[in-house]
Amino acid sequence: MQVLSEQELERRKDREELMKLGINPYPAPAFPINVTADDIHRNYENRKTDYKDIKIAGRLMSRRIMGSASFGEIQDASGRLQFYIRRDDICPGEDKTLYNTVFKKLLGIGDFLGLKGYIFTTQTGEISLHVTEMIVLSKSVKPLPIVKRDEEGNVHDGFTDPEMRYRQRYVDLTVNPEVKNTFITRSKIISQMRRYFDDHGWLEVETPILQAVHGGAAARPFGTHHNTLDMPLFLRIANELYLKRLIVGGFDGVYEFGKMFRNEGMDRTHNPEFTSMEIYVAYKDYIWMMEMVEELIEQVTEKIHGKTEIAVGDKLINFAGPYRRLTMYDSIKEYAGIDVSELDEAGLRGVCKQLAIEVDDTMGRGKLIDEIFGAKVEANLIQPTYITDYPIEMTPLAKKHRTEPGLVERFELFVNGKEIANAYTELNDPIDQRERFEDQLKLAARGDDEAMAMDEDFLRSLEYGMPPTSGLGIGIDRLTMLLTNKTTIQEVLFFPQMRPEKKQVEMSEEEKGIFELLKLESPVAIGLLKEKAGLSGKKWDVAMKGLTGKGVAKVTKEGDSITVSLLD
RNA sequence: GAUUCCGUAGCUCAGCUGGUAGAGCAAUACACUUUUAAUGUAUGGGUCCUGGGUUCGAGCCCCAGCGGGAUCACCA
Repeated sequence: MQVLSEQELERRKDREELMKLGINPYPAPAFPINVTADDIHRNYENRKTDYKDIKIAGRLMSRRIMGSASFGEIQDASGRLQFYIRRDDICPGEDKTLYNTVFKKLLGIGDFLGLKGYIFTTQTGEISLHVTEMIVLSKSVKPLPIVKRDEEGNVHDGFTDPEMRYRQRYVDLTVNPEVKNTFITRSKIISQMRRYFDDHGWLEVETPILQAVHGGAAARPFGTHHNTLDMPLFLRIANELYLKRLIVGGFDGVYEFGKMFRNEGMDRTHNPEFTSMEIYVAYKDYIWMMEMVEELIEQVTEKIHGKTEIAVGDKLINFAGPYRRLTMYDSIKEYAGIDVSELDEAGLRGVCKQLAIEVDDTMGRGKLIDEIFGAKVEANLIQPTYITDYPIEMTPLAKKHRTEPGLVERFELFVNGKEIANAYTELNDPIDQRERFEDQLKLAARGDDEAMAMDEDFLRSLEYGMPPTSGLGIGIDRLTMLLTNKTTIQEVLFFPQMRPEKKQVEMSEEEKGIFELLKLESPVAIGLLKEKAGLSGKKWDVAMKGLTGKGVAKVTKEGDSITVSLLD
């Protein structure tokens, strides 16, 4: 069914030709390398004698052929290296096939090669590999987009279409080296965080992704079904309630990096699956947690960038702690000029109307305050800022504030106008927790589809007793966006969710009929096939032209016999 | 979900007022032993996203659909 371009056919032919010459384009033996491109560029000048006998492997990314000598570039995981290859070096005898035929004609950009030789500096000063031996490691049969860079670093013919970059991330990573760096940074962020937590003696754990009750957050879940148990299961929208069970069980500190799944909208800051890091530490409160987060983020930023002040878009953001702390009410007072602390639900509705904020009847007091905050405050929080002390109605898992009635001990960390972390002094009174869940059920009854579900087993665990605990969640994708200066979540996910690529090749009824017949027998004599198909002459003709045109079937004429065969 | 822009060769993109589809790179062939966005000459390569419509004639105009981008809304 695959319709191949001229260039793809050409490369398949080259693959065959290599085999005919006795060269396996996909050899089994390992090709042990002893150096990387980056190593050579960094160290050759100082330790020239170490680079007399090197082996390097990677993709052929450019070629400049000039008669019996050529230049090219090979790209390994660390970068690119120019090589110089001369006919009489790799073909010392009479037979010049390896250079004239294999290198010049049968290889192409994108092929993997193993090269042996020594490093030298060209007349123009470029550190290069003088090739003495060349081995084909893997033939590429699909042409790679060629991205060129000139001396000023300008990119020509860039591979920039976001759709193709995300759908074919492997190509993106191959031809756009800076993309690789984003993901290396992402990995470093996670490993630095992990190191920080491990150094404090906290335990990395794994909790269920398939959950019978999707608790711990307010979001629509993905549902699935377990056959043996014959029961519905949900992909987790949060892991909070399981991590707390582990604190109940006696661990002092537990953390988990993991995927969460929310069946909601997709845009530049939301993907259906995303990565969060949640940590719970016993005998701590949210004040302690704020200090911990400051230290954590400051250290991670320092390790990644070597400094704490970094550019995000057109802004400079300083991740060195301590961060500004502002209560939810004070922030609304500051940015909207309104004191909402004493207002009841009706009063808040009045404020929303005055500020032209859309609300609906399902919204309770907490939700209304959150709407005002979202509309008036959030975007102003550029430098790292803690917003603290949220209304109790919007936070059913956090402990009541130690001094302020109606509030809970919660903070969220905002940077560049976006929330990147959320933390509580955790609610550990089982009676209070049950009442909060019941309030959520009432909100659900009002039509709030984000209200949290009751989790009886979690309540039972609290009844046994949970020590005072502080918990934190950090959105790893959003933190990575900040630290890599990317504006969309797709840029920090290897494989962001996309719509299905394209519909199957559509066939008419007649074409389908012939296709089914061909699946039973192929190749088949054309007369027999036509008879079996039972179509009128015109319909037969149109259907056959359609099938051959789509590359589904092929008509072959040998002497007097004409046969039809199915193509892959 | 709304608005708006886009979909043309393997890649990046032109395409006039509606009149037989173009360039650069890549590919193929030839030349060339230190080039580097190598160069020179020649050649091949197209479902102009899909389906309708208007028209003597549609890549271009109209309608519908598919896919994507941006902005906004929603999503703690």
